[in-house]
Amino acid sequence: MASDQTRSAILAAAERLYADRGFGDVTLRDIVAEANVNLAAVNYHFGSKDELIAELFVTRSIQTNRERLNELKAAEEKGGGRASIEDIMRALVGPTLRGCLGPDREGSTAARFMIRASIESVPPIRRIKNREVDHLRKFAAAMRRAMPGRDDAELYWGLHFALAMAHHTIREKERLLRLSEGKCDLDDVRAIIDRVVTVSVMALTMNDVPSKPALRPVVVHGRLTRQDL
Amino acid sequence: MASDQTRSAILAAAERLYADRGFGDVTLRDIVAEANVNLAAVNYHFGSKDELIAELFVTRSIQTNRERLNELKAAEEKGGGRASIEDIMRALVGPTLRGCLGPDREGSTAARFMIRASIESVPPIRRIKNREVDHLRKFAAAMRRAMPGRDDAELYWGLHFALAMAHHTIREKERLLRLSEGKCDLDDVRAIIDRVVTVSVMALTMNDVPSKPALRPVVVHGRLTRQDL
DNA sequence: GATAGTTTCATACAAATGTTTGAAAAGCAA
DNA sequence: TTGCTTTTCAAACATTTGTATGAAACTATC
Repeated sequence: MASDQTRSAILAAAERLYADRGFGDVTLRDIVAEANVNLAAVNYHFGSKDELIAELFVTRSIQTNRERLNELKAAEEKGGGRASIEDIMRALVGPTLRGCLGPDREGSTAARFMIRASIESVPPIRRIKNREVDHLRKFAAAMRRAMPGRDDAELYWGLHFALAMAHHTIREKERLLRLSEGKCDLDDVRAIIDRVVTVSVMALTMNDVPSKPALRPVVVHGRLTRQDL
Repeated sequence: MASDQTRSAILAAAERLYADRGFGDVTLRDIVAEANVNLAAVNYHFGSKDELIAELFVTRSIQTNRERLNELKAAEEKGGGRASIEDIMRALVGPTLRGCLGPDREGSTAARFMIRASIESVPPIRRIKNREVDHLRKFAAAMRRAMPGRDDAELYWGLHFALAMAHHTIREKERLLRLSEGKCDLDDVRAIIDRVVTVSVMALTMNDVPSKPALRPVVVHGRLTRQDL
């Protein structure tokens, strides 16, 4: 069928344009011009502009989520059913960072598209992102198995901070590059993942804190003290 | 002059509407209706819609930045010219978190506006945010004084991660609340600041890493080992 | 090769939106 | 008041945008 051809052309053109110029700047007319198809084709094949954007985003999200879960499963098998907290963190932030960072950024339209999606936050994407919670729960469950007895809130904060560092690095990589005047190497993805994982595990294994009183900093006079888990 | 009155009414109405409904959903006609002024008044007083948004954002940014620098200066005076790394981190993330989180969120239109600005990232605001680097350099300088001899890149990564945790907590507080089923207390701002500062300082004082090889995780088998600075 | 279903196309539609205009109103100094 | 500037106002402008339409072209099945 030639119809699939048109569909694919639209998807590819849209992803490329959105990746390059952002959601706000790209109109349906831009997309159909890039794809060499008729204006009406978008509504015919996707129903609406928002549904086109949604399809682009879910496709890429599913890919990332699958990678994450594969890594998680591999880590669990390696550990005989129970993955280490470090491997779990690595499975959580690795795929995203590997997909969106690195020197070969120019080749990957998908990566640049996901970065845009992370920065601009347009309605159809926001709606989908809300479902991401279910996906994250699987990681929370794995973390609970890896750190039994640990307070649940601590687990969630650790998960949250890990995502914070990963996503913020993707979102603000230009700024960090400029701020550090190139001293932070944003191309060494392996090192960045190690760094994020290390800090995340540290945050998670910090000090065991009694449930009620607020977590108190364990740092005194710029010096670090801690008790093991 | 009644002109200032109109100006202020527009600013107040715009901030309220943007805070409540986001930038994408609010038109100039919505704003002038809320402010009870004429449609043309916006262009007369601000030149354009984008300049109105920009003015809103710079006003609030200046406030936050001033608070940050005040805290930083206080910390430096307290330490006799050299602030501790912990106090620096606190000055960096404290004002933002205090401004945007907490149970009295309903009262503060400004806070909700800044959260929106952090989530939606509209062009006029993006342009301004680029200038934020100069502001952050002051904190980098303070950090360098607090941790002399430390590798610059490590400093920037620490600064970057601190902002990551703070901003991501603001951006995704709804998701974290839902993910943790309320177990993470997003109202206890004091505790959140402590938590972010603690992890930030940990990340900064981690292990001293030789400059060339990539930072290697110091966590082995889910167990934490570290060497002091 | 006729027919039914699918896809493409040019064009039109309709609504929204930021901006401009030119006159009226208000403020203010002489 | 008079004359000037500043501000307000209703209305119109000019685009841009996503979407809908109906006919034409194409495809496949019988």
